[in-house]
Amino acid sequence: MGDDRRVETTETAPPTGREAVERAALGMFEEQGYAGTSVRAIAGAAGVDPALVIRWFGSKEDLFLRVLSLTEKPVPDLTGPLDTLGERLVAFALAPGQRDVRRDLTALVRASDSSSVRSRLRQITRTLFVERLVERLDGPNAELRSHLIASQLGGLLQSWDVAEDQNVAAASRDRIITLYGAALQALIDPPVE
Amino acid sequence: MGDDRRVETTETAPPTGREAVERAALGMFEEQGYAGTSVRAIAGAAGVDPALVIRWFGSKEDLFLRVLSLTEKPVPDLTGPLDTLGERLVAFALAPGQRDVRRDLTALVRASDSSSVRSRLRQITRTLFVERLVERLDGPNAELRSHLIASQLGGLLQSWDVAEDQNVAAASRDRIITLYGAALQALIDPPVE
DNA sequence: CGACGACAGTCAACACCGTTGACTCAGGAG
DNA sequence: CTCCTGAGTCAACGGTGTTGACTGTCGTCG
Repeated sequence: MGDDRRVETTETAPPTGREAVERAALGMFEEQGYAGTSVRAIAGAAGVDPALVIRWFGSKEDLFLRVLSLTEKPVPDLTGPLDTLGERLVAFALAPGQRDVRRDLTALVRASDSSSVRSRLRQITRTLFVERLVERLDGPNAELRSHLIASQLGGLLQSWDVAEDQNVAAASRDRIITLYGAALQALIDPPVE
Repeated sequence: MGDDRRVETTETAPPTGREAVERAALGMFEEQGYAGTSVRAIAGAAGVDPALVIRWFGSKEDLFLRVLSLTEKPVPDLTGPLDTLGERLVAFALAPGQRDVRRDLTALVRASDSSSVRSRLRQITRTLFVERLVERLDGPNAELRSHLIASQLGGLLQSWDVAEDQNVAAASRDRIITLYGAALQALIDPPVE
């Protein structure tokens, strides 16, 4: 309702006020984190008065949550043979093309002092990952196992980012895929007992 | 050198200035995170001028790093049979008695926008965990596998905290120990290939 | 056509933050 | 006694997120 966006607007055209703020905010939040980017800096980059940013989006945290929703980001492919899904998930998580997603998740984790951010984090892992994975898992405790697999992947991303290519270089990515994939696989395969 | 701490000081005696600041800082950082606690609040709780806190410790971040060093915190026991070490590690990480350590690590992760905090995080996992575990692992890639096991545990702690006993209640802790322990075990056991 | 109300945008200010410089003042050395 | 050094105090700086009062512009109605 009332969505009167111009049809002939090119993709790279200077975006309108609100959109400019959202783009600037996303970029700066990804790059410098929540605490490291100020509302005034976002407003400056978007050519807008800082007070307007608050007017439009409610608060800095509301803007943060709106812009880091991770909707319209690619989602891991859970189809295909189950017995190699572990490796495929790790490969997906560490793929160079997923750097944006990794940075978004990192930014969210680092801002998760706030309970609304934690809630958003829960919602993201649940709807984008756990709910989709649980339908493919056989055996008991499928939902708990899905959550634990999400934890494994989260831990890997966390370490990958903290390590800063210091010990885990790109050369060892293949080995990580094999090894960590096997660890995921231990939770993908139905428990033996 | 110069460590003239009184011998007869009882443990609960009102601590001297610097010590009072450190205790207040640790408690508030654990409880409300780095961004959520102000130098002024720490100084107020310790009954000290805010400027003195900066004088004594250099900066808020320096105080944070000094107080969250995780030295003198219990360290996981890596002795005992290797084929059940996975479960024991998970049980240790989720033990009620380790709540302080979990909160310390959480606070560090959430403050890891700063590269010095990331460096401290790297140092902690390396010296308190990886270096000790790598000597017990057989088979190839022992160091990388140790790092990956640390990642798994970090992811579990992260999820455990974000979940806020919403889905993973204390009742399912035993199941988590079994399941996630098996996942750790996949990296503890030497790769088959 | 002119008056009016709603509303987007602007600006200064608030309370708070981490940090610093100038100051006071007690205590030891010459 | 005088001087000096060091610790503790206080006000202030530049920065933060946010808000209230103000402006100007536009559509609507008498």
